[in-house]
Amino acid sequence: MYSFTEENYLKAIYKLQEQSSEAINTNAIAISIQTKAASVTDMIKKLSEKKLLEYEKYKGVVLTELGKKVAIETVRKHRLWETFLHNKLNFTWDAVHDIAEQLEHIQSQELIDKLDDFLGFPSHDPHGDPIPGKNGEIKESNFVILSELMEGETGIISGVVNHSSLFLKHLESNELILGKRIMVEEVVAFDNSFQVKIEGKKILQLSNEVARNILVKKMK
Amino acid sequence: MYSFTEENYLKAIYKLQEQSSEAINTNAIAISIQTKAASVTDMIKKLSEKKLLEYEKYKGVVLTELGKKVAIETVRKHRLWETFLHNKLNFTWDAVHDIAEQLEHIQSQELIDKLDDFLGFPSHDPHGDPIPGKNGEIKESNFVILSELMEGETGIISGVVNHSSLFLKHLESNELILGKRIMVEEVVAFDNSFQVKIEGKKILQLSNEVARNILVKKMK
DNA sequence: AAATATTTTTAGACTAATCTAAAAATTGTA
DNA sequence: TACAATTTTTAGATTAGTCTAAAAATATTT
Repeated sequence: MYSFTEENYLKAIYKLQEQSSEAINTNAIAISIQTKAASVTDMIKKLSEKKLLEYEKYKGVVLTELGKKVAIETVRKHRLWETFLHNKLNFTWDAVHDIAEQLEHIQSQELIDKLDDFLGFPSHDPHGDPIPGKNGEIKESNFVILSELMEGETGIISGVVNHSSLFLKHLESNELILGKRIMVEEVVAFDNSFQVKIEGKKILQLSNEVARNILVKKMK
Repeated sequence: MYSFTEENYLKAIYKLQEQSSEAINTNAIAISIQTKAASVTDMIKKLSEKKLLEYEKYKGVVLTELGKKVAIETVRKHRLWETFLHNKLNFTWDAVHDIAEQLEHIQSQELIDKLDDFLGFPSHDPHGDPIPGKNGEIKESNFVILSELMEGETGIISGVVNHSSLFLKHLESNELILGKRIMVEEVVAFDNSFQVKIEGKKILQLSNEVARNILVKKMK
């Protein structure tokens, strides 16, 4: 229905819209999609003609309901494929993104529905991001960042804020893996770093920077 | 590495080469790939420059070792994805081909290796076609066509000769499904049709046309 | 072997997506 | 408010893949 490129533009604009609430300007799209502003202008004209977004010269763009729907469908596909790669094929946390960028453009509604079923209708992908449902609904997640936990509190590692490959690799090499139970032993007043215990055995020292980028499900 | 289109041309030429032993001519490729002869001429020039095939004007083409390697890798990906779709996602026999046509172009060696592992290193896809190994080796299969069985002989349904959606749907609606045991009760002399018994219960009458297009593994 | 039919190639054009360089509009600042 | 800086758009070119129509080569028939 929509091309590889069109889907990528819509997804990028959708993600920018999630953060800003104002119309998205050309340069922001160009940076996010790693292309030139002139190319973006061309493409948004085309998307505007197809009623996927509203565009006024020099004023930036806003997705229409249709554009948003297509974007959310693409996000849904991306996150389901990431979950497949991680849960079924044992790809590491940091390796799934690039492959899912390709897989998300496969055209088949039936494929996505069956994949969703096969994975057990997961609510979140391996990075802790919510997976939109078949009708585009997105569940609120009750994850908090690790640095919000008090001394003595426990959480289950459920996702990340920073998605960079560097950060994800760092986590994995320290056994900070999805699903692991983590307990805050001490918050060091001096630098706000965290001393934590992972699933009974390992004790680790985490910088505040790291603690601010890990999502946990808080245990009562 | 190679584009979607390049891979499709190489795969098509490879399949034509499997049948003919002579150089493959432009028109045959055009028909197989559903395009025009002029487009084929353009593309084979390009593939020839990239050393993927040998081309002499008006004489047709022959794949080089490199071209053959790329073609076999694409076939391997296609058949592994078909197996995934059928075995894991429960797609019917006739639905897997079109989706695999898209999935076969996803670029990631690691993905294919992990998928192969996940599927248990299958030797054949759901149509009974052999899945090339990681190094391009293709196992001989000892399947025979159903119409070669004598009265009283038994086989396991293992694949098809005709891959058309029409034929595959016909088989499925008659419970002629991969893995089922089939026994020849009678070969009707008049029209060479087959009376068969499927896995203990159903008795079916199969035309010779149908019997010639089902592959079975013969039981001793 | 000449005439005819078929196949293949060339020439030139088209679309989607991209780019660079320059022009136009907007925003920020003195 | 006017000048400078930044952002955005336009104009024109490029690449991959495709097409039609015509020309050239090959194959077939008489």
